[in-house]
Amino acid sequence: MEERYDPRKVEPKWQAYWREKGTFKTGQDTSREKFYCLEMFPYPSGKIHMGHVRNYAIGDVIARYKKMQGHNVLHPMGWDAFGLPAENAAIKHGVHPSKWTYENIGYMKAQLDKLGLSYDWEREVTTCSPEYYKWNQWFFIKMLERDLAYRKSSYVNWCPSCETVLANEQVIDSRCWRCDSVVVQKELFQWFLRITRYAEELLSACDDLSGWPEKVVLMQKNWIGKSLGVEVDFRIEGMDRSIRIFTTRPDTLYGATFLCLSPRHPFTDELVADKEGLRKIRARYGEVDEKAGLFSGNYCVNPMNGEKIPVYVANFVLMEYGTGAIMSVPAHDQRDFEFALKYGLPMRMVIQPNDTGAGLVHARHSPASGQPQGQPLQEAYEGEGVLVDSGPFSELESAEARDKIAEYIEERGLGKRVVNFKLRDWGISRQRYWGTPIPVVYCDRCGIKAVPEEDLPVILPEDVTFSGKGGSPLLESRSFIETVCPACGGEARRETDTMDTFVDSSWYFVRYCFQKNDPDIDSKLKNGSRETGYWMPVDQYIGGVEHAVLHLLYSRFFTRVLRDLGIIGPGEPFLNLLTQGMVIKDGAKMSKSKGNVVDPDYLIETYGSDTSRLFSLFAAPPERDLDWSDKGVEGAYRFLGRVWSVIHNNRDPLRKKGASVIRKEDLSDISDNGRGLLRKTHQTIKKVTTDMERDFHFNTAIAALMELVNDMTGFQPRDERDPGVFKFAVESMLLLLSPFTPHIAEELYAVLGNKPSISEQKWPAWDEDLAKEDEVELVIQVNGKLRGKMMIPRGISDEEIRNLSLGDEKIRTFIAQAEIKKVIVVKGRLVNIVVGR
RNA sequence: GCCGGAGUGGCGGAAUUGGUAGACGCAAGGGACUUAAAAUCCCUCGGGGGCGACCCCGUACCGGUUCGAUUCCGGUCUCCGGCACCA
Repeated sequence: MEERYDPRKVEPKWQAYWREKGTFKTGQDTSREKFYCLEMFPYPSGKIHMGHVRNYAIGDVIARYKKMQGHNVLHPMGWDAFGLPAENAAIKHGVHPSKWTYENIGYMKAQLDKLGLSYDWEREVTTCSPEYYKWNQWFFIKMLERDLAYRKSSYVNWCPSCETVLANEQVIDSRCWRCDSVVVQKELFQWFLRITRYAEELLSACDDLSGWPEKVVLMQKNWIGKSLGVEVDFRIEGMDRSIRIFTTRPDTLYGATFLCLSPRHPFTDELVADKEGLRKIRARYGEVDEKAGLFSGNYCVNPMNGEKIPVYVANFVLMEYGTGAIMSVPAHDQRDFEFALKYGLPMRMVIQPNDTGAGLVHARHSPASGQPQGQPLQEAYEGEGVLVDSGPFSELESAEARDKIAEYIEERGLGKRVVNFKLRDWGISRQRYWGTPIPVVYCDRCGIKAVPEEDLPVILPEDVTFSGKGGSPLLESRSFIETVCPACGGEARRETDTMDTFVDSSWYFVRYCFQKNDPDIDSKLKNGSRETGYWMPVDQYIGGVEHAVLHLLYSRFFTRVLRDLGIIGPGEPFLNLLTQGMVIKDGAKMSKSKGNVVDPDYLIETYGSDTSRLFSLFAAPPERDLDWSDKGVEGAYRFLGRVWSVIHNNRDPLRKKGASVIRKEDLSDISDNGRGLLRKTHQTIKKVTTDMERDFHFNTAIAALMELVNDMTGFQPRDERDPGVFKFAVESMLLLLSPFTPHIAEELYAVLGNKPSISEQKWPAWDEDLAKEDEVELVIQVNGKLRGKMMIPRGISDEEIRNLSLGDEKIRTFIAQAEIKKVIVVKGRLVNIVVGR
């Protein structure tokens, strides 16, 4: 007789309803406060995985919750559709990347729909479509005009067998991830975006990212890596030129005993006679295991003390940071120390620790000879202290000396103060096919020319062959390469490199502000528009922490460029960021290679998407890793089954027309029974609402709903008002549950005789008085230990609490024959009687 | 090495401002219903002691502050994440 919960019947029905009614279509509506809720879009790899389910369930709860709270919610979805896997599939299975990608999109879109996600698909973005990537090209040209895009020669990871550049992530133990060949460093011309122009702003604006996890902000700060220092010129002996070094420790200048050049420093060819030695040291550039050096045969003069010091070429000195040359102070820098030890170079102590570390005091070195007196150093002293053997700066505190010496250097024209960042310009050239063509042409007469705006997009040709030999198929496509120069009209060649796919994802959230087929997109996107003005920035962004620097930093950069182009207002794209944890099973991240994946299709088939969503939201708070448990999924399913039956078992009384709202004035004639459930209901509304507001603590919100349902199952109507209370409890519960498990909520809401849709209802409100307990449990402690409990009426005075607890029989046995020193009362909750013996 | 974060039952996790440690769920054990099983429902469930009312111990470890510490402070250990020759 009783109808059983069957998600396979319920879920498709409501998915169709939402689709047909356009429940989640979004428009501009200035009467409501906007809320832009965004989850990181997926790469269409073929199928969604549990990480997606979790990510999108979290986003969907937020979007639905905000909608019920009266916000005008933008909740879009799209596809990060360019990238290497499509090209690999083409090589392996002979299917065109485009076909492969669009088929995957079709399948995954159906999967997302089966999860009941509240997306407005009319704003869908697919980055591999010309309508989308033409904007990558347009932005690129604008950046070229502003000198934010430029071409330079640089070293890249190169796989000689695949004939392609590899990202750092694709180099595993110095080998190609695909063919296992040893990766070499190759110098290539590459296109770069000048993100470093925004380094200072990207860093200082970090302090305004109060809606981001601190951890992510910190990672961004470290990645940008600002440091203040001084550049100093060291004249090369016997030559009319200088080597410019960078240091953050000008206070140690007197301790410099040699100088090191990067193997890639432009002076090395000229300074080093030993070409074979130079070749060897260059091959060891960037090697982490061991420091290696080569004496250049030349000397420099320390501008501070006129001392002659040898110049080395050292493999650990990076050309990409500072000036590519350093002064070496082995006594105060551990790397220099190790190098000096290996090559027998002198060390000189010029900073004395303030708190006289005993061993260090003896490690004085004579400035004249550079020879040690006393014990040899065990390690470099990198801390602060007092300067010694530093000419006129001796006896200064190191912090002060940094300033004074920097000033001295600037006054004498020996160098200048500079700011350095670790952040490098973003190399976007990829020698690959499946990406946005970089819109430039090469003309023998006119040089490098941007493709004119009106000729965009430069379409990625589809008629290419995938040999699998490596190298971009575009190199073989004459119809693509051969073009005319926009300046002189003569023969010219197209750039065959494509853009890093991170370009695609750096601004996709701006595109969502418009309808997919907006006819005026051209003028709107170029000139700024009502749409971007209304929707930007994203109010809540949700995704994996693995993008803490790359994607999130690139997006912050791009948004600022777009701001400076007048396209959007604010420079910060994401107001609030939620980084969800990984999905773990059997102690490891779910992955095919580990064989511990759970297939969302199977899960939805077996338990339904409501159960899948519920479990992934209940098992852990969103930002933490989620331990997958098949048994736990069954528990979630059982809970929904209980929700189903508590309503179906009381179907007739629940459908009866009648007031389900109990006002404070009605409380006098309500039974204890009804009062209890009413109170619990208001408490649950409060708890769920505050948990949502408190960093989206869905797990405890769901736990509260479970408690309410437990109370409802045991509820027996005894008097006239009880059915109304029960109905109120049921309705509130469904409303609160609907963002988590929307299908069953819709279905049961309709069973109660309501018109759909529950997702268009208002979020319930609680009444603080109705939520309050009449009686509270008083905890009685003696000397901080729990010794008794008693029920007391709400609102009782501290004095009464004191008397009640002192009078309690059990408590008296604990305080007998003891002196009461103090009684501490925590308002209405706890009393602690402090006694001496 | 540097910078973060975390350590709570058999397990996932609660405890909102320093105030009852273990909500909710899973697993386990017992019971009801059933010819039986599944499903469902009910009870027990940190450790130790006691016939019992109850008592002692317990939030990684050591110490401190406090009437009272999972929470604050100092130190130690372990695990996880990020960066890593950045001069």
